[in-house]
Amino acid sequence: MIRFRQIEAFRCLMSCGTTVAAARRMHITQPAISRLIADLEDDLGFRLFNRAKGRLEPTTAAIRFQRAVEENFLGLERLRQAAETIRAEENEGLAIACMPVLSTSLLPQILNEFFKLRPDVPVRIDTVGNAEVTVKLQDLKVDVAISLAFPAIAGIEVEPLLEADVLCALPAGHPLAERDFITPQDLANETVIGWMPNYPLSQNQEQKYFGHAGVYPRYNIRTHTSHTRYAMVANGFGVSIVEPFASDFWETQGVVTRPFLTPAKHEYVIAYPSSGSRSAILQDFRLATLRVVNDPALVPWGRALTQE
Amino acid sequence: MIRFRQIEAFRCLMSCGTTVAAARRMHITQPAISRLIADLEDDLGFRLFNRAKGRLEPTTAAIRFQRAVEENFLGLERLRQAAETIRAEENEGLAIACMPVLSTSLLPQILNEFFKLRPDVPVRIDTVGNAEVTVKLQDLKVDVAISLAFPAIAGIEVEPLLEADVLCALPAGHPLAERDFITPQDLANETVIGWMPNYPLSQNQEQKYFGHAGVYPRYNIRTHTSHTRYAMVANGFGVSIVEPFASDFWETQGVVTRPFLTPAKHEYVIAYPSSGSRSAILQDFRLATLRVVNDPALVPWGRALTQE
DNA sequence: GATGTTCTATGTGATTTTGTTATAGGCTGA
DNA sequence: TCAGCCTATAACAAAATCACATAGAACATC
Repeated sequence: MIRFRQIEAFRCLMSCGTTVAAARRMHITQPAISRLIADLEDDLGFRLFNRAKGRLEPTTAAIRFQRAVEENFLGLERLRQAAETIRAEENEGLAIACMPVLSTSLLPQILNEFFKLRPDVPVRIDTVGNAEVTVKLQDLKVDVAISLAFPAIAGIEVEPLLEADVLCALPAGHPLAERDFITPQDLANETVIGWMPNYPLSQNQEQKYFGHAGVYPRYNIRTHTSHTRYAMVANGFGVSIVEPFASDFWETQGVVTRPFLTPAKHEYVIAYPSSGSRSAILQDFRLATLRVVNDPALVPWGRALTQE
Repeated sequence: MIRFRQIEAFRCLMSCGTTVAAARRMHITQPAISRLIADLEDDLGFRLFNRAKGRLEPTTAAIRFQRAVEENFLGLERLRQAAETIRAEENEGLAIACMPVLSTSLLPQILNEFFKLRPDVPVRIDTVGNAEVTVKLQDLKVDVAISLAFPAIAGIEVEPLLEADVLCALPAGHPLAERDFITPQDLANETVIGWMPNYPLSQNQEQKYFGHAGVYPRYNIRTHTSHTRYAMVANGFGVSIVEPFASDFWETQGVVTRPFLTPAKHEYVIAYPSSGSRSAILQDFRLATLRVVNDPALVPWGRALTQE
C-alpha cells in the first residue's frame, strides 16, 4: 500500500537530486529516504530511479509519476499555513458583518436587545462595505450580517428584515428644506452627492432614483458610504438621497431630511452562511434583531418585513 | 505536527458525517477515527467539531479548513490509479513513435541497422499520425520518434534527419505518366487526393503545393495518411502529391511516381523528450538512424541533413 | 421507565511505520 | 591512493496506527 510519507520523500528527492540533500531538507537521515523510495518503488511496481555510477537518475516513469503527484498534492505545509490563519481569526462569541451606517445606528439597538438575552457573549463587529459583506459571509469569517439587500448568492442565506424610507438630505437653510417632501424634479437643478458607478452587487443608484423621472441632476462627489454622503451634505457640497438610519445623528450636524418620492426601495436583510447549522447564540441574535425591527419606538421610519 | 493520516480521516469524516461511517469507508475501526480527529484538533489548535447531543457537528473553522484541504489534496487513490497506467504502459526496451508511412518503409531499415548494435533489445512501435507524435513525446510514452518535421514545442528536442523528394503519384496508364516530371500546372484539370484542412501542426498542404503556382485543382477525397493517399491513387480516384518512402511498394500496386516540381520540402526529423538523459540504447538507435539516412543505397531519394 | 440502537470517547496492547546509528561499497577528482 | 561525494543495508528504538474491549450519552420504541 502506497503511503503519503513515500510521496513526500519522492517529491523531495526529485527536486533535490540526491538522497543526502533530500534527507537534509526533510530533517531526517539519508537511510530513511533511501528506504522510503525503495518501498515506494515496490508499491508502485516500477523503478523510479536508475542506480548509475552511484547516483540516482530519474526514469521516465518517475517523471510521469511526478506529474501525477504535483497535480494531486501541494503538501502539508500549505495546510499548516491555512490552519494558522484560521486559528488567528477564530474567536469565541459572535462575529457580525455590518455596513458603516448600520453599525452606528441599527446595530447598537440590536446589540442592546441581544445582550438582554446573552449578557456574556463577546461580539466582534466587522464594519465593511456592502460588497465585502457577501465575501465575509462566504468565507465564513462572520456568523451573521446585517446589510442592504443583495442579489442571491450561493452559500448565503438571506432573510428580509425591513424596508426603510428613502430620504432626501439637505443642508439646513436650503430652500427645499421648507417643503414637506421632495420629488426627483425638485432636484433637477441641484448638485447631488452621487454613488460609485458600476459598484458590484448594486444597480446603478442614480438611475434608480432619477432615471424613471427623466431627471439628470449634476454630480460632483460620488461615494458609496451613507455617512460620507451625509457628511458631504452637512458641509454644503450638495444634496443627496439617503437611508434614514443615521438621520437623527446628522440632524444635529445641520442636515435636514425630507421624504423623497420614488418607487425605489431600501430593503435590508439579515444574512447567514448557509453551511453550518445555526448556533443557539445566533438564534438569539436573530431574535433580538426582529424585536428591534418590529418595535415602532425604535425603528419609526421603516416597515418590518418579518415577524418573530 | 500535523500528519497526513489525520487529513484523510478528516476528509472522510466531513463527507460521511459520523465517525462510524468514516471508519467503515476507511476500513478501520471507529476509535481510530475518533483519535485521529482528536489529534488533528490538538495539532491545529482549534476545534473542528462540536460534540453536541452525542454527534459531531462541523464548526465553521472545520468548513474553512476543509476548503484548504480540498484545494491542496486529491488523495492517494488518484496516485494509485496514475501508477497503474504508468506500470501498464511501461516496458523494457525502446518505445518508438512513428508515422504510418515510415513504419512500413524507413523504420524497418533503421531497425535492421539497430539490431546489429542491440540484438536483444525489445522494441515497441507506436504508429500514430503526425499530430499525435508530439503528444506521445510530451507524455513520455515513447523514448523517440521519427516524424515529419513539426514546429518547435516545449519539452521536445528535435534533430533534422533528411529532406525527401516531393513526388506526384499517378495511376499507371495515366497520360501524365509519360512525362519525366510533373509541374503544378500539369494538374490544373486533374482530380487530386487532398489533405485534411486545418490539421494541427501542419500548414495547409494544398496551399503549399499549388498556391504559389496559382493552380487550384479539384479535390474529391481528403486524408492525411500517405498510405491512404497512395491507395486512392491506385484505385483510380485521382492523382496526389506524396513522399517517396512508400513509392517502391505502391509501384507494384499500379502507382507511378514522378518528381513534382515545387519549392515545398518534405523534411523529416528524429525527436526525443527533452527531459531525462538519453540512455545508451537510445544513442544506438540514433546511430542506426543516421547510418540509414546517410546510406544512398538505402535512401536514394532524400538528402541527409546530419552526419554521424 | 426499561430497552435497544446509534453514536462518540478512552484504555490497553499488538502491529506497522518511521527514524537513528553503524557500516559497507561505488564513483570521482585531486 | 585517498578524501569526499554518493547510495544501500542491518539492527534497533521510537512513534504512529490500529483493533478490541468498554463506557457513556442521546434517542426512539415498546
